[in-house]
Amino acid sequence: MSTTELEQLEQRLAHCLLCDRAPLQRRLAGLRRRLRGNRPIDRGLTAVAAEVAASEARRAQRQQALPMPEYPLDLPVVEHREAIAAALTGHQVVIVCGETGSGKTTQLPKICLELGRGVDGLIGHTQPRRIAARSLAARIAEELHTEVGSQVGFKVRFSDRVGADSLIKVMTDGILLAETRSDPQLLAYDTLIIDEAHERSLNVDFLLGYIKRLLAQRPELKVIVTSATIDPERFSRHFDDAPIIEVSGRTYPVEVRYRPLAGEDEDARERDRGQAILDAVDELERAGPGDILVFLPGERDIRETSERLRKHHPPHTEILPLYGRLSVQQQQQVFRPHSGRRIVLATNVAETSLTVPGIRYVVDTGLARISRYSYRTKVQRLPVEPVSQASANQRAGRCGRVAPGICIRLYSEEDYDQRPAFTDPEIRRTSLASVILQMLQLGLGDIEDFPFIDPPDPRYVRDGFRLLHELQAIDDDSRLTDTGRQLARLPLDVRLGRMLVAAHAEGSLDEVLVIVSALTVPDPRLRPLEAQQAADEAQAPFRDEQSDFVGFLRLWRFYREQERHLTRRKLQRLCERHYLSWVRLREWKDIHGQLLGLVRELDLQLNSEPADHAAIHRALLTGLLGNLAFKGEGQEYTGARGIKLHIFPGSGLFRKPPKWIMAAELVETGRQYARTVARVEPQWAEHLAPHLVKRSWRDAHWEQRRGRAVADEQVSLYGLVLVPARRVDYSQVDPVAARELFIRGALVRGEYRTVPDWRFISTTGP
DNA sequence: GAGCACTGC
Repeated sequence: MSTTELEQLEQRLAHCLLCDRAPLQRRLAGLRRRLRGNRPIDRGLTAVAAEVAASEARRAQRQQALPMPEYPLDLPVVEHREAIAAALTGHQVVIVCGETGSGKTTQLPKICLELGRGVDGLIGHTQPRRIAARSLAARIAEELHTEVGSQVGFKVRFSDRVGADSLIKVMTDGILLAETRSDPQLLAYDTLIIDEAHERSLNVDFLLGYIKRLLAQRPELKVIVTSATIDPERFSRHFDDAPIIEVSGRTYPVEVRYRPLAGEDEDARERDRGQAILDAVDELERAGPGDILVFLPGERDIRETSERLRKHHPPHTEILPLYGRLSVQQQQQVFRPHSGRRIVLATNVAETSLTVPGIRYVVDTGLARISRYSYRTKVQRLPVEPVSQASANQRAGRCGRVAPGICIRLYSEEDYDQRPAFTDPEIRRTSLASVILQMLQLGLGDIEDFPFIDPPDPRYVRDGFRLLHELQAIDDDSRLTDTGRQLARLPLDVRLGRMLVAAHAEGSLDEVLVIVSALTVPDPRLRPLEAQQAADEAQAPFRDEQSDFVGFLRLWRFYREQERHLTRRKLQRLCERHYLSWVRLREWKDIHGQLLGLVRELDLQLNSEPADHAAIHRALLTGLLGNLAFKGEGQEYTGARGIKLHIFPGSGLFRKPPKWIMAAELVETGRQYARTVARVEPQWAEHLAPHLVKRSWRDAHWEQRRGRAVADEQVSLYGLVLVPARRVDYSQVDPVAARELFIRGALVRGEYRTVPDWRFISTTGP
């Protein structure tokens, strides 16, 4: 009789929420075993039956609450509604591609609802950026006539507004990736929409590989991958020829004009570029009214161009710079209404994260600074490179959103044709240590076998393992250590995570937590072009001549102290006076709060007594062993593997450079710079890196006076000599050779006076 | 003597 009841309950699992099915199934299997062993199961059966009923009820409630979405008729995606619905019914994965303005982002989750998705589990919808996730949730909620937090929720770092009744959950792709740790089969979801996959961030690439493996285990899971119109076939192939549905964008034609620079060589073209921008702007002004967006590679180019344009143009033309390091208020200027013509000079921010409204014309230099990690020198480089065709097209598309546009490219059509079709995905240009660590933690097997869309370069993989070994996150056999498992739980760069673990041991976690948080946010100290000196003076109290890290501590104490007794308005004004970004300071505090919670979970202890310079910096150095450097003649430092470095001019140590430094970051821009640095003692590195230092000995001889064999020991780390020559007991190093010295030196020549330490002449060694 | 852009339990 109980057998039938068990069977009935098992059948009812199909009406439960996805996330409840597996655990309930396991409990039913346990009951079945008890039954076979003739043990009573009545109480267990009653409890499981209640939970099955509760889960069924929750699912039924979701089913009932399913809204009937309405669609705005003027969006292109709506015309394809039925095609998308049919593809999704027939296939596990569907690729939807279309430009911004097609409405795919807002309408896809509604189409999923209409198909009855979102009942068994959530419809998870990922975005690359936090702001996008928040505002998308707000828009979908509005279109479904509901509030954020009820049927539509979102989750980003620091805010989780997903409710028990939520059917749609918008989140950053990083959040979904993080959830694989606690929910490896992603059973909270019955549908996943991976949006903006063409951006090919590390998160998206990792997720698409993970999902590919998940599909077989989750046959009822549906996945939509969305992309701009570039290369949807690539995603389709990755998912075994998933159908592609193209949704046209609501955009206007853009006329592309090629105006290549005249110069013969790079220098001449460089000189010509400034003039070419002015010429292009003139040409566009003749074309008619409307705002102009100019894409430039960096801040300095924006400044130079801005000056030239100001001299060149009548006063009714407004010139606005736009780049990532500007304060939020300065960035908001582009959304301020205006009369007359506006020329926006922008970096790549305007290509992806920020949409400048009302642009009719684009001038594209065809250049961008691209971040590339050098696995050879371990330095992050920011070279100016020609952008890909996809990127150039994205830039051109920025002027066809309100009316037909014109895009002037300051390079030739042949140049364009020869460029790579796509920007290298992040996985091909970044340090892979974090990804490898996550893969080891999740037990995903060999990285070579993981179904990445683009497999990472084996040299980068080796370098990632090497860094994890440097940090003692893996042992000599590449197996995860306890430290590695702790690092995998910290939402931090592995080097920074390692500092926290070390700070626990050094008794400096209180201070290091503040420093590590500071290193994860953009520098809150602003330095506007027009007020560089004023900013430097206002921030002088936060400088420390020994350590930029201590500089962060000073700023932190100042801010936290002021925060206690100032109103928000006054605090913001104080920030302005000191050229500090209030937004970034708050982000720093938020991160600090989050990490504080995590270190407690990891049982890392905060020190109650203030830590000294050594305790703080030894902890930091544990994460930065590869970023140690030694000063030679002049201002030049030699770092690991012989690389040449200079202290970044913004550092507090710039004027009085010490012999030994460590750097939080090595970046190659104009030069190879060590950024955020501190004075260190080389002996610290010797003690912190027993697994890395190399020792060599010379001049081994019998020392008559002390009655023992000695030698000069040299200790080095990555080719940097930490200890040039230290007299050591040679029997500890090479007992056999030491014994020879003893025999030749002491016995044969009769120099043996004191009682020998018999270990010297033992043949088995120490 | 000075920096492209994002993001996480």
